[in-house]
This record gives sequence, structure tokens and C-alpha cells, in this order.
Amino acid sequence: MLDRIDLQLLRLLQQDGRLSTVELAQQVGLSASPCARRLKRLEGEGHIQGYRAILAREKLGLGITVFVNVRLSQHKEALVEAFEQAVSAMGELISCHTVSGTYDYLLEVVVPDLPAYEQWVRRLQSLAMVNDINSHFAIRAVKVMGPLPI
Amino acid sequence: MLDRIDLQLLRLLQQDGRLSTVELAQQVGLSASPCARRLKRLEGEGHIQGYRAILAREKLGLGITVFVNVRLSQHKEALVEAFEQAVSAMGELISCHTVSGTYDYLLEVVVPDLPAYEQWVRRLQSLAMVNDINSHFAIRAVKVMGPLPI
DNA sequence: CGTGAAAAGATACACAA
DNA sequence: TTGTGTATCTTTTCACG
Repeated sequence: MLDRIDLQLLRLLQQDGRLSTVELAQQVGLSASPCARRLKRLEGEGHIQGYRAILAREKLGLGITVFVNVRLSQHKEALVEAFEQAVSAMGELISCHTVSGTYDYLLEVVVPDLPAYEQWVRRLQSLAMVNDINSHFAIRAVKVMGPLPI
Repeated sequence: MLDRIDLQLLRLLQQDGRLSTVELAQQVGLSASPCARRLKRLEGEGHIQGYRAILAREKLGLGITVFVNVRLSQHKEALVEAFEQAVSAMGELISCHTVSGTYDYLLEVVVPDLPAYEQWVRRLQSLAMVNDINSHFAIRAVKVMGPLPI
């Protein structure tokens, strides 16, 4: 499905999402048109889901990152869906996975300050199916949004 | 520092990092040149750290995401730095924070399969200053890399 | 996959408001 | 600071070898 060159293109675009077809072409040792063809294919097949600017959290006043473990009181389909829909709609939540172990979910929340976090937790607690919440504050980021290992 | 329009630009670029100056301009109700100036400023001041393509993990054979809690045996400056440098160099690690609570670190690791994860854990365990490791597998992603709330 | 050419689009800059 | 206009450069697209 994907050959060396495709992977190279993906790697390059993961580093710099604004590289043009021409720039990519010379970096992978191709000419522009086959490179453009590959690009379109990679996008069309969904290997590339999109492009985005990476913003500086702290500079934007988003100094607090919190990892939050959540356990639900029940696991009825309807409640699970309601929970996921509710948290997905929260802008402060940038990541949410169901996980193995003691808790059901691991959330990552980004807020400007502690009062904002308290407010957010209140909203989370107000969800009826939420049984237990355990917060871990990020003290320092060692590595953030690293590139996928491809 | 940042006015409404700047924030709008950042929001738009967070959704689509390939929008051109002209497209951005009409979306925020500006003409091209002031929009380009703002863009350059936002990039120059570091509000925009870069641009990248968002890739589909599963399609690329990276089906396993694991959240790993790590506790060190000591917290001497040198050991801490050695640990952080070692894990930062691991491609499978896409995120690493020091966190409050029982553990010192929370890592996010992406690998193709369980054998690859076992291998990775072995490498982690081989670091002398690592005292305790606790893995939580991501069973399902509810929300991944959501936009920052700006 | 490569080449070449044509068309479209983007950027940069000077100047006016 | 923004808007307009222009000139330049780049990119994209496509037909064909």
C-alpha cells in the first residue's frame, strides 16, 4: 500500500505541513507531478487527515494541563454514550481515551488557570454517571505532540 | 497583545493549517496585506510554532496507544535529566509530562502491536533510574488532538 | 514517472487613506 | 493600521512522451 516514498512524504509533512508539492518532490527525489499524485492519493485515502497550525499554549494563556482519570458508576450503553458526548463537547478537553485499568477514561484538559480548572471539574462532576475523578496536574512538558513513529 | 482578529486567525489555522493568506483574509473580513502582516507577526512571536499534517495512526499500522506512568528511584538532577533525555529520544514516545501524584511521569506511547510494546517497555525498564512502571492501554479514542480552546 | 507549458494563485511591496 | 494595486514568484494542473 505505502512504499518508501509515501512514508517519506508523510514524515516530511508531519514535520512541516506547509511544504509544497515541489519542495516535497525534491526532498524525496521525485519530480513534481508524481509527487502531487501521491499527495492527493494519501489525502484521499485518509492517511493524511488534515493540516493544522501548532499553537503555543502558554503564550495563549493556557498554562494548565491536567490529566484526569474518570470512572463511571454504570456502563450501560446509553450512559457511556451520554458521557462521551458530554465531554467531547467541552472545548477544554483536547483528548479522551477509554483505558484499561482502574479507571474507565483518561482525559487531557487544558485551561488558563486553576479557577478555570475548578469550574471545569464542577461541570464534569455534575454529570450523573460520573463516579470517581482523579486529577493529575502536568508540572512540566518534556515532550508534546511528538511525531508519529513512521 | 492579541485582538479578536488574531484569535480568529489562530482558530482558523488550527482547523486548517493550509489556509492561504487570502482565504484567511476573507474569513476574518480583512484584505490580504494586513492579514499577511498579522500572520507573519503571529509566527514571528512564536504564537504559531509550526504546521503539520495530521496522520491516521491506525491506517499507518500504529494501532496501539499506551499511557505509561513512571516513577523514578531517585530525583537527583542528573538522573532526572538522563531519564528525560533517554525517553525523549524514543520515537514511540509522542508525549511526556511530569505530573503531580503518585508517579513522576506520564508518557504516551504509540506502537504497531503488543510485541513492539513489550520491546519498548523492556527498553524503558533497562533505564537504571526507573523504579516503577504502570501501563494503561488505550482501548478506544473518543477525542484525539482536539483544538486548543482559544 | 518525467517534461513542459499554461493557468491559477499566492506573496511582497509601495503608496494612499 | 488597513486597503488597493501591481509585479513577481510559486504552485498546480494536465496532456503527452
